[in-house]
Amino acid sequence: MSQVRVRFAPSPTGFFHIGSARTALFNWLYARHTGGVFVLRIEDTDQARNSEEFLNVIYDSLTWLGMTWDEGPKVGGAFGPYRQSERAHIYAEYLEKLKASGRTYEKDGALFFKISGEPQIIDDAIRGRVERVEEKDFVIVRSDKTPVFHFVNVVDDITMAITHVIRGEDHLSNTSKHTELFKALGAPLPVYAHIPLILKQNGPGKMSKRDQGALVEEYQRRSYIPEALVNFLSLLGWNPKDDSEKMPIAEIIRRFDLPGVNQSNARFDDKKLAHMNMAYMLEMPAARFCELARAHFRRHQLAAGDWPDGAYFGEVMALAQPKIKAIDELPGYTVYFFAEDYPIDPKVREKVLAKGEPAARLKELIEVLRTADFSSDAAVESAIKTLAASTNLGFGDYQSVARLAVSGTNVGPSITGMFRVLGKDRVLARMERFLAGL
RNA sequence: GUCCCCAUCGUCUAGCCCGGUUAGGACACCACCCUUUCACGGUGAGAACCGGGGUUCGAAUCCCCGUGGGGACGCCA
Repeated sequence: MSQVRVRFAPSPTGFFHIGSARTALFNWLYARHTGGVFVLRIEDTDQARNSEEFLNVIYDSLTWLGMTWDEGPKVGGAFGPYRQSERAHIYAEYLEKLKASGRTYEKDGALFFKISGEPQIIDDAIRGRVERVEEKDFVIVRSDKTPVFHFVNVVDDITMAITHVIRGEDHLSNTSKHTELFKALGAPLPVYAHIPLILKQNGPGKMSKRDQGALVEEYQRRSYIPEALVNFLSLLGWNPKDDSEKMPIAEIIRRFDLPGVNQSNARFDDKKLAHMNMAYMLEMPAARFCELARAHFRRHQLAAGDWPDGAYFGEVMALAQPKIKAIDELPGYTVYFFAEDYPIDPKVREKVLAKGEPAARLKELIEVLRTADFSSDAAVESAIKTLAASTNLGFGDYQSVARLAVSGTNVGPSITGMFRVLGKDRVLARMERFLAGL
C-alpha cells in the first residue's frame, strides 16, 4: 500500500482562522496516524495577498500549534516548489495537455473548461457516496492569463501525488469541478474527506474572521496553551468513541481516523476551550509555566517580565499556577507582588471594612506578625491561629482585612503563602500604610 | 431560486452501521460538601432523540416526506 500524502493549502491572508487550524490539524493527524506525509502548499496566486509577512502568519501559527510539515516552504521536498506563485511552468504544461484533449475553448478572452456533464460520484471517506452533476463549463484561465483556483488546485494535487484531500465541507460542491478536471487530465481521483464546518457560537452561519475567538493569533496573544487548543480542536468534529477528552497528542494521533469524523457541523464553545486550557495549565511543570508567564509579561511590557529575582518570580508563579484559569489572568492576579501601588478594589474595601472591627484586627495582627516567623506557610498560619485563639475569633476575621490591606482585593492565593513570599517587611509596611489611611 | 451536506440535553458528543439502553460522558448552569478569600476538587439535580408517515411484536437506530440548520452556485481561494 502506498504512502498517504495529504496537504494543507492555505492562502496567505494575513490571519490564521481557527477553522483553517482545524483543517490543518485533521490533515496533520491523518498523516501522523498513517505514517504519511504532511505537505504545506501556499496558494498565493493572488498577487495582492502575496507578502512575506502574511506567509509568516501561517508558519508561526502552524509551528506554535506543533504541526510540523514534511514538505513545503522552508523544508523543501521532491515535489516542489510549494508556492503556487512559483509553479506557473507546471500549470502551463498541464494547460497544454488539456488543450490537446480538446476540452477547452476561449470566450471573452478567458479559457473555459468543457465539462462532461456526467454525474460525478465520489466515495467520501466521511460522508459516503456523494453524487453531483456539474452543469456549467467554467473558467480555468482568466483573460489576464492567470489560472484560477480549481485548475491549479487539481494540478497541484496531481503533481504532488496527493492521495487524500481532507478539507472543509464548503468545498464539497466544488468537488464535481475537480473530479471533472482529474478525469480530463487522465489522473486517478484522490480520496476525498470533507470535514464539518465550525459554526460561530452565537448567531447563524459559519465562523468568520470577524467573530470573537476566530483567530489563532488571539490565543497566542492570550498565552493559551497550544496543546490545549489542539486537543480542543481535535474534539470538534471527531472523538475517540469512549469518554476520553483530555489526551496527550500521541494518543490523539494513535486514535484519530477519518471514519471517526462527524458529518454535522459543530458550534464553537469558548467555555469548553477555556476549561481544557485550565486543565493543561494545572498539570504543567512549574518551569514551563514560568517561561510562558515571563513571555506573557514581556509581550505586554510589564515589569514582571524582566523581574531580576528569578527565585521570587518562581515563588509567585507557584502560588498563581493552581489558581488561575488562563495565563492572561496573571498580570491582574499578581500585580501586588510586583508593585507597591497596587489598586485597592473599592467594593471589596467597603464590604470588608463594614464588618467587625477591621482596624482593631489589623493592629493586633501587626503586633503579632512583628515577631512571627515568615519562613514557612505553617509558621505564618500558626502565628495567626494563635492570635485568633487568644481573642476568641476565627482565622477568617483576620484573613479578610489582612488580604485587603496587603493585596487590595479578596481573591488570591492562600494568605499564608502570600505573606511568606512577600516577606515580613513588606507585609507589615502595607498593613501600617493601610491602617493609616482608614 | 437551483444543487449538495447535515439533524440526540443550551453547547461538544456516545449510542445508529448489526432495532430491545433507567438514552451515557464532557462543558455550561443550579444545589450541597471541602475550605483561610478566590479557585481546584467531590457529590447531586435539572436538561435531548425536529415533526409526520411507514416497516416491525418493538424505532434515537431502517425507509419516505416535510421542516429546520449549513454550504456551494465568481475571470475569489
